[in-house]
Amino acid sequence: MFNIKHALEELLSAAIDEATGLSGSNGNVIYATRPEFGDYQANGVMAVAKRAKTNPRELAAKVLAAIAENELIERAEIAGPGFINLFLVDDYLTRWGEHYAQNEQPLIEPVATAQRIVVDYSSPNLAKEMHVGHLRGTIIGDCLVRVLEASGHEVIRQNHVGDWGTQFGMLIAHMESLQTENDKLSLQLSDLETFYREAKQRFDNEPGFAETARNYVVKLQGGDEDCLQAWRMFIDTSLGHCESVYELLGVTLSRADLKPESYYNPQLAHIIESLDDKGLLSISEGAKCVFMDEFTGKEGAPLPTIVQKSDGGYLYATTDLAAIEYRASTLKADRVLYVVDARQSLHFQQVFAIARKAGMAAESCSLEHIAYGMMMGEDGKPFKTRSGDNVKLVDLLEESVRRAHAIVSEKNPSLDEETRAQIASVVGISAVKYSDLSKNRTSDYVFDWSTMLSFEGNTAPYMLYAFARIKSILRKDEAAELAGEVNLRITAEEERKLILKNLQFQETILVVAQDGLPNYLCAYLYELAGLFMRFYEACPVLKAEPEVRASRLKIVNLTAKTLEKGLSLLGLNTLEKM
RNA sequence: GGGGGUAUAGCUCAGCUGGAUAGAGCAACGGCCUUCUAAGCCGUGGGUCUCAGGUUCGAAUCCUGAUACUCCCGCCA
Repeated sequence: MFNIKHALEELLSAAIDEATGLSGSNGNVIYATRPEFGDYQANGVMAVAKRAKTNPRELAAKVLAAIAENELIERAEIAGPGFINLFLVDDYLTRWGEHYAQNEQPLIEPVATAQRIVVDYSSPNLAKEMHVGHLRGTIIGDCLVRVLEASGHEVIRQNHVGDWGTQFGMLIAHMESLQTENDKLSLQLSDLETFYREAKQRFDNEPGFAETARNYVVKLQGGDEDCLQAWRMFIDTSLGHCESVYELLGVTLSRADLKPESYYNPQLAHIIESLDDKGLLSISEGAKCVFMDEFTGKEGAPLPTIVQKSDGGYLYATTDLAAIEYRASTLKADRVLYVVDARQSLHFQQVFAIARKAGMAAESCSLEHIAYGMMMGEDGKPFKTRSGDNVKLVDLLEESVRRAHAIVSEKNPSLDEETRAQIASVVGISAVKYSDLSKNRTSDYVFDWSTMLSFEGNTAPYMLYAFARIKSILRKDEAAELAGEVNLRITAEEERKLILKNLQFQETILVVAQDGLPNYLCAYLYELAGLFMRFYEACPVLKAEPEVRASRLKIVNLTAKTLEKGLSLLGLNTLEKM
């Protein structure tokens, strides 16, 4: 696999081994922190010199001697206490740039050993509509799924929707009482948020209603056909809401990826038995629990994971255990990624630990919680609107498209309405997705309309704009046939930087696939687009003399490929014009 | 009470696992459209990386402690 960073790291690590007689040294190659320090820099010498008790600069000199013969380093300099600054050979860059600029050459090569990876993401609760808090999990998961697939892995999507549990009794009871007027019911269900609020209000305030609701839960779980029918209708309507959001967002989830909580219901009794068989189960205060030494609660007391309530009901942890067993044993996954918010990290630690102890997931199956932070309000407290509600995801997306439409109409009034609407749709949706994806998922973030709906600076529209400029050049190129005969060459620093950045695409993808951090990909694409913008200002393409023009067209073409691929991995569409 | 997370420019955030002078965007100010799309480019100003110690050639990053905010901790999901 083409990976400059790894190639340099291997080269430098081997050179350090050779210079010191040690083995397994780490060259510690990173991107150069400043342009005058080269393209990459190796920082490993200082640490090794310390271990070997030699002078770092002297060791660096020996390392340089050891890498004298190679095809990718033009020159290397020792700097400061023992840094090695690495300057790449121009010809190496142009040769590989040329290689990847070919239309039929894929930018990402498959990994050596493909894995089967289950990704659990989005997983909304069907009792309510999706709100802005669901954006992260849905979009991060969808990005990871795309990146993993592009890297050659076999990905199995799992949308573990919440369709089971006490709140559905309440919702069915509310439905039943409205059932007499069918038209009214479908109208009511068109706004699930209100429907839920009404049901909840009745549940809290009408004793008779709460009673009915609880009865429905029992009947539902007992398989009562009338109840099931009402439940199915509700779930179907609610799924319709989700799907329209997925459609708007361009998320790859389909009904085939659904594996709802209710799917695991028949397995739950068996999960309890199985825990019992392994001797992991104990009864505490009437509830069936698993206690593990590594988890302690208040005042060092053992912390239980409750798997069956004293009334016999099963819990979230029970369902998740069944899901782990299914994913690890039935699906035979090498990795299972849970893209779920960070509040549940203790829950997952417990459930993963139990699954291991009970043999529900083999050691070879990696269980990973891809946690993401909470959405906060502008005051730094957990986010709610003034009325205490959640902002519906559909509303955010529609608002974004509206604003994008106003801007397109202002900036480009000559375009026809259909084109403007199409541009607004792509710009509006991608802006929202990017503003979320570009933040490090592990920290909390502040929900704010203006940054969420911004179209300038480090935003998706910036990259879409760079892409549209590229396409504009390529459209006007009337001598494309010349491009094949002329070699890629570097005539300006802007060209060199842009080519090198293009060649770093695959290293970036690798990191994203490993760590599940889409913001690395965002940062990369922003830098790529920025370098293109500078190239665009400094290096005329179409007006350049024929050979330079042909060479620059290749660079433009390569950048178009990388941008389009990168944006598609983020789950963003591109535009020919904007 | 215990445990997790966070704290970086006026605001929103990066900082690729310990590297050299801590970076972007927004906001502010100043320049650049008869030249491939100005949703752009160039420039200026803006920092005690919460605080106090420690580890070492070198710390925003690792360790200890403190403060603030936040999340989780037995029958919700």
